[in-house]
Amino acid sequence: MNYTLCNETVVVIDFETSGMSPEQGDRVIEIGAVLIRHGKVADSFQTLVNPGFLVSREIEMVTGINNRMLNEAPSAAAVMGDLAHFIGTHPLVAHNASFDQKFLESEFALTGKKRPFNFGCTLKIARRIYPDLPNYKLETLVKLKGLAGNGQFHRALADAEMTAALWLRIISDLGQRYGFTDIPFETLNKLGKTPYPQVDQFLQKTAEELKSAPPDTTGSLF
DNA sequence: TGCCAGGCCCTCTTTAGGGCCTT
Repeated sequence: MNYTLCNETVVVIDFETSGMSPEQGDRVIEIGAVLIRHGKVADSFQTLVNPGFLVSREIEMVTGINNRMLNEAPSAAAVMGDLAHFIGTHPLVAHNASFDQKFLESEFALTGKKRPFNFGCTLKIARRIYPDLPNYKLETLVKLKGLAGNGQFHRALADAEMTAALWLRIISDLGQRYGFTDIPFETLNKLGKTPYPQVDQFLQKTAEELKSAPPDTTGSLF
């Protein structure tokens, strides 16, 4: 598989949380993130996070993370600085990114460190370039695309690693399909927002434009 | 007792409703 099409450094992130909504008081209970540089996983970040209250039995069952584990974990305030350092100024990637983005922004806001994040979404892109799959759950995509994994789901680092593998597979497939020699993050971000009937036209046009312009390989949007 | 997410996307749509995806 040709991963060298991805010259831009990105951070793939996944959160396990106490529920679905930070607006309802839910908090992050585990952070997993991997840094992709030159098409390879170059670094990783993982920590449990004590939410300051007992999580439900349902969350314990879904994630395998129990309250005893969380009781011994550091608080969000203690780990968000390390996460910010790991992210740096790189763009972010997640599966169903709106979910992880709202929790990331909420946790940063609670520590008084508001900042914008630029997210790419593997769910949105997969729906556009793999239109005939039965569903677009991360687990389904990993299995149908034959991506490497340890068989574990709903743990933050494992999910981040599989999302990273999916991100790289998407880049590889687009390279083969449209002849990209490099695919900037921003192109993939725009692809995730392109109306379905216009996806093929967008990619063909973008591929032609990139062929006539040298790629920016600075590795960051900022 | 009844409430308990939100954004995206499709369709039997647009003066709406419901499924999907994340935990």
